[in-house]
Amino acid sequence: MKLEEELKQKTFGSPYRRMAVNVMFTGNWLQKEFSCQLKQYGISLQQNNVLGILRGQYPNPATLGLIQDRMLDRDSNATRLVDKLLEKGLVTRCQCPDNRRKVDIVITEQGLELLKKTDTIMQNLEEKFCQINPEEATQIGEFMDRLRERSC
Amino acid sequence: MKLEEELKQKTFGSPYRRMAVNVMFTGNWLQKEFSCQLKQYGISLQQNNVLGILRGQYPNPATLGLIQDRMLDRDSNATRLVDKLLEKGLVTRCQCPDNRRKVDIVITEQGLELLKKTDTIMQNLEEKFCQINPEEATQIGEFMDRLRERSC
DNA sequence: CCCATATAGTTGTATATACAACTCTTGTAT
DNA sequence: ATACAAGAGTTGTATATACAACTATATGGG
Repeated sequence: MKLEEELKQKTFGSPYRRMAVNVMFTGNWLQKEFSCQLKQYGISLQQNNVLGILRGQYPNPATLGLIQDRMLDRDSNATRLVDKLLEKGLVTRCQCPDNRRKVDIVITEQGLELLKKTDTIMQNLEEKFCQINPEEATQIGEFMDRLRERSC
Repeated sequence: MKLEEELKQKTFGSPYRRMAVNVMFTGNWLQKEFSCQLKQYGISLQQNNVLGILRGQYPNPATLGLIQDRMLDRDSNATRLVDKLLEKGLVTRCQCPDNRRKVDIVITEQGLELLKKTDTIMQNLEEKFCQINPEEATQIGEFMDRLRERSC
């Protein structure tokens, strides 16, 4: 559905305004699509994101700082996200022996198993973007990168 | 900055995955840019959004249902957002005389004044998208509309 | 060695989001 | 009329987000 119908608004003033609103709206929409699907496995989008980061490091541990740096939403509180994953047995956490300020976080077997399942979800959802061909997907990605460049 | 540097990730598997992650990330980034600027006026992005909707109806009243339908984030609780605006004297709220289930919400002079200021902020931010020309902005908007079409 | 400063996490708190349950009002079928 | 379902908001609660203050540890200069 076009943005105008979606928000019942006739016009957005400028193409820039329409673009900005549309990117925010579509980003929110995407997050809801994903998190809605993830709910059946009892984890949130951010939690899944953290698990993915930990898999990237596996079998090495990651610190909270490293996780925070790579999260989609940097302001989510990594400590508490990891708390949740710990409760579910998806990660282990222990004080780093070299530097006791740090904590080493490692994904568990169970966490890796769960990721396999959520990967499938993600893939299925991505296959539904059939209105966009792969070249366009690439182009959209490039546009997003440029949108965030604010050197001026 | 490219998404790969931003999230310190080498690759995103498929162009669709990269696109999806990038739209979510960029949408969040945009929302933070805007809400950060709005903070100086003591309102949130959603509150500003509601004020804009009310201005669209002005001088007619809007009901909560109408507001909810047009909000960028539909799950935000319109009742409580309006509460906040009411506290600040930016809107008035009273029971609709025709149908006492409804409430009529109208933006105040003060609310309209505030919107003038936040409009400027928005415009300034939009002008900073200098890496994107107007034609590209239009194209991005169209891509977003198509991305949300999931007829298959 | 001691102190100031920087680092790495944790905790607290206010606000926002998601979702369900609840209240009051209206419309409709018997 | 009366009862029952639908409509429009409100409230409650659990979780998440934003941001600041706090604790513990490490480092480097006098």
